[in-house]
Amino acid sequence: MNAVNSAAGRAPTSADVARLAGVSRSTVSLVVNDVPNSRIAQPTRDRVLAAVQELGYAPDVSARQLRAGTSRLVLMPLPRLPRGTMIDTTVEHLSEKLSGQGLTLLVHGDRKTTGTTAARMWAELRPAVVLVDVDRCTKPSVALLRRAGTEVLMIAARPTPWGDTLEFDQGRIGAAAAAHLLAVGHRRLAAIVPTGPLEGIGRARADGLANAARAAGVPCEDIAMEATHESAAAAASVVRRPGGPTAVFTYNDEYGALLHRALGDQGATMPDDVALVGADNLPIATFLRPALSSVALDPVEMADHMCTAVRSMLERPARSESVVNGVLATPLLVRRETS
Amino acid sequence: MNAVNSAAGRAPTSADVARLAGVSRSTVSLVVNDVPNSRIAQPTRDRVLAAVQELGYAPDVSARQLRAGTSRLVLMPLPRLPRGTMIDTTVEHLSEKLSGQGLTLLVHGDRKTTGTTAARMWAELRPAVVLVDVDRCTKPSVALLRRAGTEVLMIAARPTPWGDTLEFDQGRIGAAAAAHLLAVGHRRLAAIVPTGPLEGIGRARADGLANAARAAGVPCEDIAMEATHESAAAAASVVRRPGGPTAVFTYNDEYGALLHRALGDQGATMPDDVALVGADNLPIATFLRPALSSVALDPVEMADHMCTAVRSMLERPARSESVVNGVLATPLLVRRETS
DNA sequence: CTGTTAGCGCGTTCAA
DNA sequence: TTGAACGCGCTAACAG
Repeated sequence: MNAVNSAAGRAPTSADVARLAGVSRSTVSLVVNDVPNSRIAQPTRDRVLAAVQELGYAPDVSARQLRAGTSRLVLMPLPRLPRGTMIDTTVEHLSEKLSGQGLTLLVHGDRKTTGTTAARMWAELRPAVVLVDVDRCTKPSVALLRRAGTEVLMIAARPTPWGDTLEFDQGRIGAAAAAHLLAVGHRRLAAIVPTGPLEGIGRARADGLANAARAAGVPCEDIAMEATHESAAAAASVVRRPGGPTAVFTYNDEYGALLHRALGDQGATMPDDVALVGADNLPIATFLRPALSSVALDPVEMADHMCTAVRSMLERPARSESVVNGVLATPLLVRRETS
Repeated sequence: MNAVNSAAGRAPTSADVARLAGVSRSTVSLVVNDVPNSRIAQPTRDRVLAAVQELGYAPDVSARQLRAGTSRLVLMPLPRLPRGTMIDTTVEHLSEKLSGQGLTLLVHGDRKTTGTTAARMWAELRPAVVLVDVDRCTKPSVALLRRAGTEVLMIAARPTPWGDTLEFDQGRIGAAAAAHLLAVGHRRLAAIVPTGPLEGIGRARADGLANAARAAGVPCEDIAMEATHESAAAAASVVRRPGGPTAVFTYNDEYGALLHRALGDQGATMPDDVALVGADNLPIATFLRPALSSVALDPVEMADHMCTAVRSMLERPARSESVVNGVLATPLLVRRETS
């Protein structure tokens, strides 16, 4: 007897359950799935369920999927750029909501592959829906998945005409910061733009700020910054120069923390000398003093919108012309002490 | 023609490819899988591959799995407690390493379910391996999975006799902090223990510190603290009292940041008045000044050990007595300026 | 009213 | 290079 290594075996099948319960495989299926209008006597039902318990039977999704021609899987490849704790929070909420629809959320660990190679990789699993950043998709790759019966829901800065999208423009984060800063009376703004791999997102956020500023007739400048104290000190000097901005949007809370520190070192008080607004609402924002205002995205709201979109995609008639075009989330300004 | 909504269709099957290439399904299989010793003429091979391309054919893992009786999936349920960005990076590295073994890493979004309910949920997917925290497993649940042909690799504080484990005792983090602090000459230590859901992990880490201190004949106290400035100030006062500790292990870098701030406010200099060591090596540690020393776990090392363990589990003979008992990672002290 | 038989879906593999 | 059979669960048609 080996309690440890019994993994040799095949999993128990419905045939095993049937044998143990003394019924046919069909009966097992009817009982296990609680099929309506299937008239199975209670005693029989009980025998089957007992056998299920005893064997630890769990129907093989592969076989079920093969037969059904459709799966209840939602596949979510990791975003190409790390999004911090998003996998932790959004995934948790989304998973919960989807399971209410009988759907299972699986996160695919691969973060690099894109285009049709990625599409093939995902298609192999025959998920009902792939929920993925637009930057890993191409028109042909989406077509490939859709031909395979897999719906594709893309997170994109703007709606694509060739697919379903959940819109999220990073610029809206900058815009939210701008709206707040303008409302509080600031008339000279600046945006920190990180260097390195984050520059793309950073620029998008900064552009959102700049556009809102322009619309209000307020000047706005970009300030490049690395994630170091030295670079933060340099950025702080730029901010503090005569005629510099009275409020700075810092890309996110980490860059905000660095600039916060550098400004403090240079004797600036916040928000009186300079106002600061970060983004992503990281824990660090609350640890600073004065605490950093931040533009937040609510993971619960994101999960909600994702779930709704997935649902309407699965419910719409096949080959219908309709396209899902929702919004992923509305940025929310969490005002703390630096603004 | 509807370029948008073609998701109606079944995915192209090997039969479709066969038809298009004018060969049999067997041939398609042989070509697609590049089966050794199968002598398929080059022109035939080319026709098949062309058809594969044209149709965007990707073999259905369900069907393959059903036939093979075994899958190449590694399923990793999210840990019950949020682990911040650690997951994000570990998953990325692990995924990459596993794909080198022809394995696919899938993260299961459910974070709540435990015991046999969870086991059933995971078993449905018939993964080759489930890689999961021990706190979601029970002996029967593991048995259930193993009977279903799924290996279970648990992350646990200590090896379990009834399963394969990758050992990671949170106490080792505290121990690493202690080793460092003792080596630098400190003779009165303290550990911050967070309140709330993190208390369990916090106490484990603190105990690691305490044990190491005891072994060195050095006194060590626990200081409870919430994640607020007020609580941090109170903790700082406790630290600064006459005869208080000369070095504090702060549970993690966020609590470290709070205490760092509070100590600074009270005029303490680090590391001269008090030394501080955090943990998890979060970005925030480098943003503080003086920068916070931290006990780090290398996500690459963790991924390595996970991958090795998975491999040896899959390679060992079925029903062998051997048990995998590796170590998840060795804590590494990153010395910065506070110690 | 209660349960069963038969055949399907898709990729793989072995004998032919 | 191929035909046929298999693995597992589902369901329509059918029998007791």
